Amino acid sequence: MHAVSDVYPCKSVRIGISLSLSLSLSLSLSLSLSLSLSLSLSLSLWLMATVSSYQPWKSEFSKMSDRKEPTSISCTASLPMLWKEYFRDPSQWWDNRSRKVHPGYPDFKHKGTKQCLWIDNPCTPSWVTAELSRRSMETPLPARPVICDDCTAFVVSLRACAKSKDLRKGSLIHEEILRKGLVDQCSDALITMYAKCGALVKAQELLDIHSSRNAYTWTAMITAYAQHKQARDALRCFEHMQLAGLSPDAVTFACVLNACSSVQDIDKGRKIHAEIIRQGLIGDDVVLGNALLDMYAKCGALSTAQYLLQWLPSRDVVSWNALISGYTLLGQGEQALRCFEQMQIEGFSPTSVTFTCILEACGSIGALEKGEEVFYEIAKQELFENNIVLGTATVDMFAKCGALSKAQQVFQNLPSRDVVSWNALIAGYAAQGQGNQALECFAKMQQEGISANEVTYSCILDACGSLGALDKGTEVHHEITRQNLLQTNIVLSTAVVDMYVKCGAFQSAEQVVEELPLQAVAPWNSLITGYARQGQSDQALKCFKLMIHRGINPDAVTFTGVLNACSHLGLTDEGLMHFMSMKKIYNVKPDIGHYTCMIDLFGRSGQLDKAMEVIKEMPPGEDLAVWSALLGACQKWGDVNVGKRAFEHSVELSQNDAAAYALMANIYATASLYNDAEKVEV
DNA sequence: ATAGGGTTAG
Repeated sequence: MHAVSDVYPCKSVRIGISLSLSLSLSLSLSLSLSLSLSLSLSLSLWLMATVSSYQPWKSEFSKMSDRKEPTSISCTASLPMLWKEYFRDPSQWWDNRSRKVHPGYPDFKHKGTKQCLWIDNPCTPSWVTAELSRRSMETPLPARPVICDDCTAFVVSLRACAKSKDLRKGSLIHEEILRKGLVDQCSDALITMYAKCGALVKAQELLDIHSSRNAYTWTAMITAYAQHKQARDALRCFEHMQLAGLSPDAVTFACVLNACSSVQDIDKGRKIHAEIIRQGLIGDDVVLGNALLDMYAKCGALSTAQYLLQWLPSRDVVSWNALISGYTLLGQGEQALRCFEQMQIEGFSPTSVTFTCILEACGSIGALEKGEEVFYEIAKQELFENNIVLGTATVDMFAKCGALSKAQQVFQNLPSRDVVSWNALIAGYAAQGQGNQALECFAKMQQEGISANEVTYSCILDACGSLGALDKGTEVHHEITRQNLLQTNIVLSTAVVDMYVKCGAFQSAEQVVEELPLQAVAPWNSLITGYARQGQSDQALKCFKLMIHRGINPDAVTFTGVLNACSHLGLTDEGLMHFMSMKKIYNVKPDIGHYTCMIDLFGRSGQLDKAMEVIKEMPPGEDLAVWSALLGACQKWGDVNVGKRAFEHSVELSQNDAAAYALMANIYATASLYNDAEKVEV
């Protein structure tokens, strides 16, 4: 209710004012707050009608001031207020006089509310005229005499190209503009067109040459960078904009916040937040508030996001969606579901976006029942029509919950499918170990003429690996190479290596790793742990040395493989050396798995006292498994002394560890210490 | 032609 009856009509009213200049701010605000829904709506509709027929450059002002109702009221009521606001703090207003190419173009525009002022407005009261004259502003600067029709036509066409993302046509217009020598007048429209069509280099080039003085143009550039996953460039562009002396407004800030979330730069985001508060922009802009909330949510600061949701002056369903998506992104599906309930209690109806997020949340925590419930609701509201994203999210939810027949069923009933929908299904089959089903889907997808992408290949390689389908896997690898996909995609590269490893084709795996254009640890890990798993420990260590030689930094996974290999080969000293270097040289924090490896390593050679030294360094907490492993080793070697201490630690950490009691009793018994054994068993 | 540039999702 809140969103529909309050926020949006209010927004329409505001737009109406800035365009028509004909209603008073105070009047319209109080109207939108106090009137009923239908009245606000009809008011804004009326305003829109007025706006569309209103053409200030045809000197409509005189006609309007002659009218009786309701414009005559607002004309006298609103202007003085706006001028008062302008005189109070001119820095809150854009001064557009130097860019004025037409009398209809406003002389001043408020940075936050977008309200406009014309110096030569006939309704302007005399005290304002006096004040203007005192400030030597009694006449507007002469409009730039370039009211050239060519220019106008070009700008209009460029805008159309921008809207339809027609880069080809836009470039042709650019050529035409160059021929006529009108680039200077059209540069802003050109930059915006290139930016919107994704021709970022071209847009930036023109921006550099023409050093635009237009904040809208800069914002278009920033947005284009952010939308093309070049958030760093977006932020850099924002810096340049400020260095050029242009002030960002609410829209600019919203775009920049978007860029901050892409690069997870919460500090930058906080600074922007402070600036937004300083400029008082939050109050009347839901979108800006939502962008802010989304930034905190995407950067993982969910408590701040939650707090914002509570205190934002205006919020809508998008605010809730941003919060829910944040929880989902962080894997906190339960929290996401809780928000979903809460938003409905507060009277917001979920949208397709809400449902999409919630489905993902259900999939991530395996909440099949809730997911199914949401699915029926979506079907009931007929939201699956023309919404591939929502359909795919449903398939994905069922697949992630392991309900593959259900996933298949939904998939078949989708009104349309794309590569992502297919991927959801294929990934589901691959993850459940149903490799043949995955391959079957892959074939069907190609029959339907839909080309695979990196994600598809990655899933299919996974399926090939689990099936040991070397031929199919090799075929896919060659296709990937043909498409040059290994140049940029580490995940895919690792999938290729992993496929060869799982098929036991280690030579091919090694060859791929050696020839990869990207330096990354993951493909090497796949190879090393693969060798270690296969018992080919010497090969694992050989690869590790090669990798270090290539200057690639090992991570926690690498060392798990390496320590396992050392353990199997009985290389106690080398294992200890790697264990030390992982902390000291490579700054990798050992986890439980590494400690267990070390126990295993020393345990095999009977050096249980050394094993204990290693464990003692462990940070206290989750170390029960490690003490149990040590106790097991003690049983094997009949080491009563170390065993006793391992037993004490095990018991201390877990009061009822039956296995530990049994092991200890066994150790005593083996050492013929039957009295002690009996005591333990009691 | 007198605005233009913005938030949430597989």
